[in-house]
Amino acid sequence: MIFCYNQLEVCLKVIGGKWKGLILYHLHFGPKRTSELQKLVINITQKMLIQSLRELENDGIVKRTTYNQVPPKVEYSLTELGFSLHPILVTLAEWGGMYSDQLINNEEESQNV
Amino acid sequence: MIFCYNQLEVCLKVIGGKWKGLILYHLHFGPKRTSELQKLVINITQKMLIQSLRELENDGIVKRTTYNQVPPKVEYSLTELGFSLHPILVTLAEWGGMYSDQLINNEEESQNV
DNA sequence: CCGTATCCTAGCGGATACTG
DNA sequence: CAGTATCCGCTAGGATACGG
Repeated sequence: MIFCYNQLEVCLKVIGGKWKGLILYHLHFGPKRTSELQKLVINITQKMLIQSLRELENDGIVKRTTYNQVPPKVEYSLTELGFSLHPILVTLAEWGGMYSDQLINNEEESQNV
Repeated sequence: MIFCYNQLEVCLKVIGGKWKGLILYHLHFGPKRTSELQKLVINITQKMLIQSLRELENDGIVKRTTYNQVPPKVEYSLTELGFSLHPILVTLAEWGGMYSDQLINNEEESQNV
């Protein structure tokens, strides 16, 4: 059953961290090259981008495809497992949005009082 | 709009970390005293328990009730916002379980090949 | 029983410079 | 263009001891 040991932790390990969610979000719309991702994921450094992608690759969430050509070209895409993560990410983001809204409302209330 | 800026990060900030999910899980079944929680959440240190509870309290997820008596008694319970988190945690844990199963199957496959 | 303070460590996340 | 190496600060998480 659910919550035996710590499946929650397993999931958080995979999608946790500062950038992975964002990367997965962008990959959901199709394969992306490294440089494309770096433009899409605002403010990410190359190190964190590559590092995150490596971890996601090892976890079986993204797939890395190399084209042997000059200049080099590499594309990242979601695996089936990666796509299965999308609804979860959306749910999390929705809650985050709802939560942020609530904070704002509460502030307004306390100002009115 | 979903995924504007980083609502995902907001959510992960609240439920992320090693213990918060577990704590919230146990609180879902009703208010708990500090010492009860420490027994339920296996291996958590007192520091991390209190620290996690404080953060959840500041985020409006749990409510802390003190009873003025000797010996002191404190109870923690979920707020409405806290309860709204439960389906999300379940989804995350389900995915974690599915993911773990998949890992096992893949290992078996690669052994058969 | 409940909570705080202190000290310590590993790793995340980041800036920068460098290879092929 | 893609990726690696190095150096560094910060903080999450943990062990332990103490106070009300």
